[in-house]
Amino acid sequence: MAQAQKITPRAKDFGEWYNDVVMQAELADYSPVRGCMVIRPHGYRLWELMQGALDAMFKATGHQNAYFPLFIPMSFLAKEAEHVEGFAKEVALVTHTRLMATGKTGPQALMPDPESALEEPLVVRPTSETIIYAMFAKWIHSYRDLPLLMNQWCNIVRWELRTRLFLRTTEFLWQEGHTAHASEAEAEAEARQMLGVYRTFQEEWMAMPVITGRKTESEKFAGALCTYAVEALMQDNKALQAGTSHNLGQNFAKAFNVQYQTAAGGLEYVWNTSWGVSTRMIGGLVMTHSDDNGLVCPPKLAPVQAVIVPIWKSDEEKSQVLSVGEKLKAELTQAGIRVELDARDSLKPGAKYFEWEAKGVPLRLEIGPRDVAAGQVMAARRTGGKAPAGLEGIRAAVTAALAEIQAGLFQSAKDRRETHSIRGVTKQRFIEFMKGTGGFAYGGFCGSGACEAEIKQETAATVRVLPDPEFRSPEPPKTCMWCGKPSVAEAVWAQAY
RNA sequence: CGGGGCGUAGCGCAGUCCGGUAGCGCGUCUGGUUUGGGACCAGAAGGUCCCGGGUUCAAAUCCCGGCGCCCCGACCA
Repeated sequence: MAQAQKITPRAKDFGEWYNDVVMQAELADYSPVRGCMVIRPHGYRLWELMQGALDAMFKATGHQNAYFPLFIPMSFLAKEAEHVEGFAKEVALVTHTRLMATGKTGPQALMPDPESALEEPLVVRPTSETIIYAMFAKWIHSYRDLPLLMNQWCNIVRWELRTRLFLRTTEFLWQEGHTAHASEAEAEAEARQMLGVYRTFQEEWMAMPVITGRKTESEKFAGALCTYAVEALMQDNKALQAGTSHNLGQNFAKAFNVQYQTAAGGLEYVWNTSWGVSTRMIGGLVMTHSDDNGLVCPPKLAPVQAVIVPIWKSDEEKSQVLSVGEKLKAELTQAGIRVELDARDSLKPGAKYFEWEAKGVPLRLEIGPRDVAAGQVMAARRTGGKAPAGLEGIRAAVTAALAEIQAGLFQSAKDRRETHSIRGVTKQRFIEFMKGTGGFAYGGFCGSGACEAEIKQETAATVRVLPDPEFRSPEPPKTCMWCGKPSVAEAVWAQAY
C-alpha cells in the first residue's frame, strides 16, 4: 500500500485538490484509454452501496430491472429529431467487425478490414431511450400492459471534449429508468416521483442537500417535453447537476410507434418518462464533504464505517489489544456496521490514521493497553473530535456516533449552501456575485433564451433550475433580473460543472 | 480547438538555461530495533530519461517533427 502524499492545499486549485482526494482515497485511477477512468475497489464499493440504496427505492416504487443492448443502430438515434441533435456530436461508433494485419509493426500492425465494414454503423449507447422504446413497441399492446416501469443499470459512452474523474468521463456507470404510461398526468407524476427519490437518496444517504426544479428549454434533455433536476452546490461554489428526470411526453412513443389499445377500444400513443443518476454522484460526494486531509465519506455510504486501530509495544500487549480488537470487530459487524481491524505491524498507528483519514472512514476506534485496562476505546471522528467510549454499550455508541456524523455532514453542507446563496438579485449584484465567490443566485427571469445566452456569455452562469415552490423566495420576483421585463418564474443561476 | 504546465525508477521530483559516468525523497525487499499522530539504523533491488530524426568525439540536456498527460477555457440531456 503506497503511502499517501499530502493532499494539495485547497487554496492551490480546486480541480487539482479534487483529483488528489479522489486518487489518494483510492476511488479511481486514470486509465490508458482517453477519458475513461478505472474505478478502484474502494470507489466501486461506494458505488455498490449507492446502487443498493437506490435500487431498493426503485423496487419500492414498483420498478423492475432489465438489460438492453450496448449497441444501437445509427438509424434508431435519427428517429427523434431533437434527440439526434443532442447526441450526434458525442457518440462512439462501431463501423467494422474485423481487423487485418498490415505487415507493419507497432501500432500500425492492425487495421480495420475494409471488407468487414458494417452496412449500418452501430452507436455505443449515449443513453438508451431509442433501443428501449423500440422494445416497448413490441411489448405494449393494451392498456393492461401499462404502466410499464423499468430500470437498467449499465455503462454508457459520451465522447466529451474534456473529461474529469467521475464528473465527466467518456464511459460512465449509471442507471436509467424508462416508463410508459397511459396518460400525460401519470407520466408527469412518475417523473416528479423519481425526482423525489433522487432527492431523498442524495440528502439522506449522501448528506448532499439539493434544490429541485425544472430545467429551462435550453437545458432540457434532447427529446423531452420537460426535464426536472436535482442540483447541489460544491465547495468551490459551482453547481453540480446530480440527477435528472424527464417527462418525455409522446415524442419517443411517436418516433418508435409505441401504441396501446384503450379500454374504449381506441389506439393511443403512450406517455414516457426517463430518469438517471450516475457515478457522477461519487464526484459530488467528494466535492461536497472532503477536506485537505482527504475524503470525508458520509457514514451511510462509507465502504468502511469504522476502523479499529490497535496500539501496542510488547508482544504481550499486542496479543491483548488484538484480541480485544477482534472481539470488538465481531460485535460491531454483528450490529451491521462495516468495520475493519487494521492489524498491520508494518505501520505505526499515526501512519494508519492518515491513511484511513484520506480514505474517508467516518469513525476510528483506537485500542491501546491503557484502553484495554480501562475497558474503553478512543473514538475519533473524521469530522473532528476524539473521546473515550466504554466497551460496554459500544454498539449503541458507534451507531449513535455514525448517525450524528451523517446528520452533521448534511447540516454543514446545507449551511454552506445557504451562506453562498443570494436572493432577489439585481443585474449589478448578480454580476458581482458571479465574478466573486459565486454560488446560487435566485432572481426573476423573463424566460427568454436570449437573456439566458447573454448571461452565460457575460458571467458563465446558467439557469440551474426554475425551483420548486419549497425553494422559492417568499416574495416572488416581479421582473427579470437581467432585462427588467416581467418575470415569468424565479430562477436559480450558478456556474456549473 | 485555444491558454498554461508537464513527460527522467512503482509514486513525487531535481538535473535541461551553460552537453561530459543517471540523481534525490518516498515506497519496495533483507536483517534488527520500534509502535498513543506519517518510526529508525544498516544493506539491496529497481531506468528504452515519452517517441522519431538531426547536430556532436559525446545528448535527459541543443535543433526539427510527432505523441501523450494534467489544470483552465470552449463543448457538455
